[in-house]
Amino acid sequence: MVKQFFVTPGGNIRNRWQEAFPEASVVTRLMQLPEASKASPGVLWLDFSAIAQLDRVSMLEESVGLGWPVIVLAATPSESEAFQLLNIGARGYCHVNAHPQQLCEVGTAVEHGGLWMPPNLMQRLLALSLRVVPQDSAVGPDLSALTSRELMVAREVAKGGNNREVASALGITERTVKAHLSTIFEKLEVRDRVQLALCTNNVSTR
Amino acid sequence: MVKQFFVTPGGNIRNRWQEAFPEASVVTRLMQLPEASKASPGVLWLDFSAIAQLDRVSMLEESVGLGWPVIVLAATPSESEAFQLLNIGARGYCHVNAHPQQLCEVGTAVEHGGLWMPPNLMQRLLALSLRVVPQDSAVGPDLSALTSRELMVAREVAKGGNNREVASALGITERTVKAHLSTIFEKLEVRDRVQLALCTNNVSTR
DNA sequence: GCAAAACCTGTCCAAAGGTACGATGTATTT
DNA sequence: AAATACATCGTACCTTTGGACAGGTTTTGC
Repeated sequence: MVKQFFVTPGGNIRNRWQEAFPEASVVTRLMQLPEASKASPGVLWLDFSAIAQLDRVSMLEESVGLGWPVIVLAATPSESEAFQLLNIGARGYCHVNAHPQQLCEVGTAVEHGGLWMPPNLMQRLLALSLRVVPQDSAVGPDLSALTSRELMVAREVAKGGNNREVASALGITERTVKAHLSTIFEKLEVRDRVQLALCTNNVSTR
Repeated sequence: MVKQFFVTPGGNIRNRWQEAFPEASVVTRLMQLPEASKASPGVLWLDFSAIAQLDRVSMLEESVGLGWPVIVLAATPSESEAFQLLNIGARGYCHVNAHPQQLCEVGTAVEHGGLWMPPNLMQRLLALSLRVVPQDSAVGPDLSALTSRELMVAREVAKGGNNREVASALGITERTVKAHLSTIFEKLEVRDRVQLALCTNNVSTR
């Protein structure tokens, strides 16, 4: 059976942990992990809310070095911290006060080789991956077909501006913005400003 | 108990699947999924090796729409395909001929809310996250605030669809689409569909 | 120089988008 | 039983958008 180890310097056992994993062990230092169990599979939970800011990264690195999957319990989860820690080797990241039910989910997912983090962070991580990896091979729009002024209009629209704002930004009237847009739509073969915003964005971030 | 559904147009059941999940169901189309079981939890496995290239993305999108976690079985796994599909909503990605033991791991990790992909891809994904997010903040939109239906509408809009198309795609009226959109705008604090499309797609351009 | 393209603007109009009242029904929670 | 969240749809009203038609000026290239 897979054993759960909670590492928390203060030694404070949270009720939620015991509720989620009645069989779990709690230690205050990594050293205290029983040598005997190092051979069998296990999962390490690091209580970051009880670990000094400065020690966190090194402790995580040390934990990962043991060979077990590591889950970080954060007091105030943040995107940047999550990505940093997962990159170091953590395989789970959730709130230290998560419900026992959720802790079980996280533990199960991670001990089977999965990666677990809050849904919004998961969403974000995957969105980021797309920006770095070349998009689908479908040819992007040929922005070179646009004139310099049309390009400016397209850029403003790609930032989410409406006609009035684009006009103001470029010092022209709304009517002229419309004229440019009509040309742009035709050249790029898109239907409206939404599709323009989408296709120009995919290209610029490639 | 969580039920496993394998979707493979050819109807060819792989031995490995049955070995991993003796209780699994195999269907050739999404439509064939028993209505009765749609209420209980389940996991969808998409056999991409048996799905035409052109249908893959749309079928994945449709599968994700059902609300169950989706795992893609790829004939020739690639990094770019993995990231693209996971971004669309898949929660697992592995080789169609993976060992039954591994299939179990993947299934378990995913059904408990985890993300599973081959270790080398996992490593790469996490490495990328750091490269892209050197500076924190720039917090993306909190998509978790949206209901499932609102998410579907947002996704359609993010693909460039107008109200009529979104309504058709979701089988509701334009009026309802507008209702959902009004809520979405308020929740995500955006003004119109253009900004919605932008903020859900590329989270941190600009 | 002259034609072509690019740039700018006007009015009018139909379609699409978005909001403000509203309403109903279902499921879940308290 | 009441309250709450969610999803759905209706009418009315206003705004935004995009195109049609009709012009102007400036810049560019042969």
